Amino acid sequence: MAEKVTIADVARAAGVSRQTVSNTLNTPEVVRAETRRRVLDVVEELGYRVNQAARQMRTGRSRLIAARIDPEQDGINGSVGDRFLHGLTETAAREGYRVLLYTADGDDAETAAFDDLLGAYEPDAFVLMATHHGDRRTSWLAERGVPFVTFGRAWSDPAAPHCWVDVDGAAGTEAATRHLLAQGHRRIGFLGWPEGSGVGDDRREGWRRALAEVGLGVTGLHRETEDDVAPGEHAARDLLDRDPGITALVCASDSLALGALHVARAPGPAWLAGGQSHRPVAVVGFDDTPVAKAIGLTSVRQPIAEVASSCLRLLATRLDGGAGAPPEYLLLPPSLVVRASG
Amino acid sequence: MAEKVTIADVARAAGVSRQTVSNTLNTPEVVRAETRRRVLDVVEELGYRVNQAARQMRTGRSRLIAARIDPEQDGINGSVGDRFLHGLTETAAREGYRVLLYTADGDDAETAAFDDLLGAYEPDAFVLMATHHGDRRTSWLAERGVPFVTFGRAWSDPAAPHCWVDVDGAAGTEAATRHLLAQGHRRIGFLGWPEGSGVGDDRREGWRRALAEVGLGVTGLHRETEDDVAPGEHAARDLLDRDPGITALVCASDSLALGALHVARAPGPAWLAGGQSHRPVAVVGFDDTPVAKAIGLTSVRQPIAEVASSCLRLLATRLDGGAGAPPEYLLLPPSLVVRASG
DNA sequence: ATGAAAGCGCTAACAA
DNA sequence: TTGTTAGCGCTTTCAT
Repeated sequence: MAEKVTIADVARAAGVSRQTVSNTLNTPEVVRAETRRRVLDVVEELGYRVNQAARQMRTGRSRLIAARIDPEQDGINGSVGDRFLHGLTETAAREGYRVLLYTADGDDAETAAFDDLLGAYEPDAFVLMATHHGDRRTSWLAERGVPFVTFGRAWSDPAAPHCWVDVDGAAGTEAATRHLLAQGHRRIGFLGWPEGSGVGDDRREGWRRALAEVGLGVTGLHRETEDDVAPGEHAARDLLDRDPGITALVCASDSLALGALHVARAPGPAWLAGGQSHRPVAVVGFDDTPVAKAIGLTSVRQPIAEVASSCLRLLATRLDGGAGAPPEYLLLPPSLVVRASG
Repeated sequence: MAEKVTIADVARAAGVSRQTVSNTLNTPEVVRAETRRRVLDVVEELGYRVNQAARQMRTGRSRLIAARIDPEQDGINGSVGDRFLHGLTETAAREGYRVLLYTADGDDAETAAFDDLLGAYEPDAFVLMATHHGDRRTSWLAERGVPFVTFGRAWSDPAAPHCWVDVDGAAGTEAATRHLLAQGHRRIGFLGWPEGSGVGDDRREGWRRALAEVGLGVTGLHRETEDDVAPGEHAARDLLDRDPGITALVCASDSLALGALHVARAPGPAWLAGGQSHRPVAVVGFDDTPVAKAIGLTSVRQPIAEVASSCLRLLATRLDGGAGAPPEYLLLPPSLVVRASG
């Protein structure tokens, strides 16, 4: 075990008091330049590092940010959460914070985890993902005055008391739809999730908007289903059977898009040809997951790394000084990654 | 902010000393049953939780386990690391630990991160992934007596002083090869990484062994290249061009396998058909990533969740009491997930 | 079986 | 500008 260097060791070696060492580190401007230099030299020489636990006891700040790591997903959609965590950890380190992980299944389990964590490790803040209508987690934290940001807007509250960062999903599906329109497609369907999910409704809206802009309606052109490959395939088949005129499909996720690809065939190289013959239907997914890249699926890409760094920056600002700052809301634009499928 | 409940509050409400509360929580057997009950009731009622920072100052134990989260990968191979982290976090919580994240690029950056972390947050242990020959991280930790486990065996040291958990990669490729042999394939190639990587050599060895068992040699049947899709495609094309008799390919990763699929075509449904005609070559990958599932690639699956829980259990045992226990080495068997590609 | 005292390493408040 | 004092919440002695 590495021998422990305390502030007292530094003070002794530098010939100053412990307080002066502390000041040098935390309020350098209050220490004479010469003294500061001497102290910093000793700090360097001895490899001193402030002990977080001790500092935390005095200041009440742990410099820990808690984030949930999702239970293993289908691996397609899960990748967004993982990329987000990567980004958070990197930005956090730069801002002098560390990310503490926890797991929870459902809102209530998650608020229980908040309670545990706050009682024991006292993270300075939480970062939440996948906000939804009537999110009990945000109200729990807000009621207790615990700082937090969310990746995902406050769906039920346009003037939320907390910061959020989100990606403009509607803009994404709108861009995808326009891209298809520009290619000459006129009957463009949509595969999404059942109404009521903020994210899903938002993505459907972008598609609808793009069609409306060129005077096209949406009746009979969309299907809603569970977010997985098999349901996606089923829904796509149903939609295409009912309306053989459809030549392109915008999907709310890569999972659904992958399912759709099983019944559709994009122009150019044949991607997923089942045993039977297929229609040349273009497909666009959402999230630009590794699977999309692997199979050549055109997909809407969310700037996850930026979302993560924005979340942390908003948090850090408020944590380090600007406690009373009004909440900020950030809506970042996605981009369309065009591949062979559409 | 939640009002803080301290051990003193509990002591007062239960009519005992703070010490008795502490004993009730840490050494229950030393407290009279009746007293214990009373204290626990109050703990429950007040929602008391021991403050980690304070406890850490006394005991020197943080109940924090540090693990690295990889910078964003190609998304194919990265998924193993993410699944591992999921598993760690879940098991850790069950054992009363939390996972603290850090990032680092390269061995030296990682040992620097160790130093930082140990000085500041004092994690009780580290969990390392992707060990390799001459791993500077393990020697750094070992020299300083910091507890750690690795996912990945100690390639350079059969009698390593630390615990490790690994998956028997050779057994995986051997099973894959046997599976292909059982299907009637006789000329089975291998796509792997340049010699010298423990993991890669191990996987190649399993393939070689399976062929040797049935009296087949390996000359001219393998190619080594960088672990990515394009190099995999290139190597596969080269291999198949040189030896048109090859009917199946075992690959050291799903990335390579995906590349191979671009030039091969599995029996059954056609998966990835380029513009040109293709040979019906079976392909098996390694890691069973989401991409493998999505495209119907047969792949060797590592029991990542078990690896993670084993790592943590070994650590927890040594941390909570059995400090002097001799190191344990665990080699877990992988399994073959058969899909359409082979 | 229970309680009192001490101190882990740090920094806010105050004194010099 | 620098040093002294006190105490954050807990657990390890040691005394009762």
